[in-house]
Amino acid sequence: MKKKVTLKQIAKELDVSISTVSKSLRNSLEIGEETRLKVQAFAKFYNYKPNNIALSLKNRKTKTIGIIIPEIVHYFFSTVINGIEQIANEKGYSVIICLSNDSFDKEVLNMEMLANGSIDGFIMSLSKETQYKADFHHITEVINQGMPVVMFDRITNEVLCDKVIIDDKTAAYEAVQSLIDKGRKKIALVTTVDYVSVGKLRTDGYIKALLDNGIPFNENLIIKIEDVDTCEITIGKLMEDKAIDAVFAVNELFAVTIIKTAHKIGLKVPDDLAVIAFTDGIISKYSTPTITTVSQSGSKMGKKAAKMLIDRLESEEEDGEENYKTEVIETHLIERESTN
Amino acid sequence: MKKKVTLKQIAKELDVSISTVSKSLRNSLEIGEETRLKVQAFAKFYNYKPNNIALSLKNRKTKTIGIIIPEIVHYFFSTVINGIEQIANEKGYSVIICLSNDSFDKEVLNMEMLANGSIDGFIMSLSKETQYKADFHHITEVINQGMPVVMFDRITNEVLCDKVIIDDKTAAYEAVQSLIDKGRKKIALVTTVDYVSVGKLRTDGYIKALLDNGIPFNENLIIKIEDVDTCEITIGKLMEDKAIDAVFAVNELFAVTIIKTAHKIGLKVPDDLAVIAFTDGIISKYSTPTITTVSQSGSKMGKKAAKMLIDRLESEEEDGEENYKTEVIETHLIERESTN
DNA sequence: CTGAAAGCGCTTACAG
DNA sequence: CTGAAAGCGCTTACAG
Repeated sequence: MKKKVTLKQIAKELDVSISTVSKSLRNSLEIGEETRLKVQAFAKFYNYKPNNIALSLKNRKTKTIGIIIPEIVHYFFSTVINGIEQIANEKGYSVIICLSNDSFDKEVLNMEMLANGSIDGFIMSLSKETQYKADFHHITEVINQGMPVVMFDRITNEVLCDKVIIDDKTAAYEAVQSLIDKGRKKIALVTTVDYVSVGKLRTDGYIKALLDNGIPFNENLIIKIEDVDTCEITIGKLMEDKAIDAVFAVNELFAVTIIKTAHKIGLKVPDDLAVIAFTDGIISKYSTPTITTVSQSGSKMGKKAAKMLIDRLESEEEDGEENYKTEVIETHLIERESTN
Repeated sequence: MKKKVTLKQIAKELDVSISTVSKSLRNSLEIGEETRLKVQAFAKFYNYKPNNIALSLKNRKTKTIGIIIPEIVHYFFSTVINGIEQIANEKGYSVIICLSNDSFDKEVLNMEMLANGSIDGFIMSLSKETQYKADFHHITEVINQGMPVVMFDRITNEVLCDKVIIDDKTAAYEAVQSLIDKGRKKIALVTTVDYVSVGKLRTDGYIKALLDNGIPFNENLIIKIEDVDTCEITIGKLMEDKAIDAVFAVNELFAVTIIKTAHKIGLKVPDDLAVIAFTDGIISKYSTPTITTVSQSGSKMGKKAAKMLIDRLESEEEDGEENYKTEVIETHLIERESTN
């Protein structure tokens, strides 16, 4: 068991000063060639690597990015992390991930923990509870301390910072429009409860598409659910009543559940019922029939977010704070078997 | 923008020494009550929080766990992280995650980076390439430096350390046995290429189950694939020839592809073809028909791994190194529609 | 060309 | 009861 070697040990061993060792290893030409090479050889032999913690303390930056997301067992968030990680790695940053599990308290705790020197900046997506409470003091506080934050997907307009989102409203609009183009008129929207910002925007897009096409908007066709199980009952009823010929589901779990329910009732997808889901994930791709989705590239969002954060970290010029940007990631419809 | 406050600043402001501030905040009874309360009030007002990096340097431990996994966009690994994170949080640790993307070089790089003081110990699952090369020097090196490592799922016996695995062989055996119990005799095994340790063990279990039941083992029914697309062709042929009446697939992606291929050919699942998949994930749950799986609780593995690592980190007694444990997580069959 | 000193932010054994 | 000093592992401006 040979412990990691430090500058001090090398210095002692070689009978020079710590400064000399440090400078030699950083190839400072202040140091004579002979000493320099000797130190370098020795360091290499002992596989010296500088201690990151010491460097962080000295440089007052850690070269690590903190990510806070609601949930990791979620295809979308995994792809975002993938994107972040890719850019981060290219630029020599590591990432440290904390999960809020959609809890406000855990989100606050995690942020406070990481903000105490562990990271240089945050990339985050709000927990449901945070959106519900609309309490963002923990985020503004961090920003006020001079630590940059980039929010993605589940954001809030009440905090000024860089953001990367998709245009949920337009995306929903286009999805619904595509259903209308295919002759569907009785389109249900299956969505989540309102306080999650994206749910709201998608609903707006849905309504607008209907109205723009002269289709009266029917309150009863909007189904707000919190958990998937209740969805089956409500939707099943609508289907049996032949009240709908298409469904726009706000996520793929809802979509697949709806398709299964339809089958049980004896309806054919897409013939009797067309289905589109928001958020392209692994379920849509492997469901039977495969599900048409609005693709929302998590990886692209992650990359964009990472770039924005790192740019800000590395632009020395203490930017006037007020040049925050909101980047919009384009979406597109991936047509599969569940629509025709 | 009020920057984070440090002990030094508080000391200056209150006109006492840094030591006094530090001790007051740690409630040392060495300090007079009056001073102590004054300092605490002041610190609270300015929302003082000690700098983690400085603490890490001082204490020579970071209270963070490094996780290295091949891929995050993978239900199984996500659930493992979830499990790790849960235990880590309970015990006051954070986690820092790096992805190897199944690349040996990236795995090495990530480990070296984290090993330089950023973390106290590793939890990892080997990349495919690492298993293929069978080069584990980066891992033994870290261990030799006194940094504990816990490996899970994709492990190697060539490295001595704590491990948490599932009993792949037995699990596979049981799955195949259950097919046999249902009267299936021509059971194909769809697996990955051999060098991934788990693939090998599952194959062993498969063969053993057959032999134990007096079913001759037919080399041609073992299909080794590296990517899903080729799987369709090979399997399709076997199905058309009526050469098989059941499939044991080593992961759920293979399973769902097989089911789709069967449908195309006009075979019914499970009537004409029973399907079992290893690794219970989201696809199996939502596929049509739903897929019977061997559940392998990622969350349990993660929790176990985290516990083992933290136990080791916190047992001062520099354990004799040689008491490494391998924990086996139990699996069980989740019966769904794809078998009957 | 080499090294002593100061410092990043903290803790703690030791004096006073 | 309070503070100066040493130290965690490193870097760098400054002397010599």
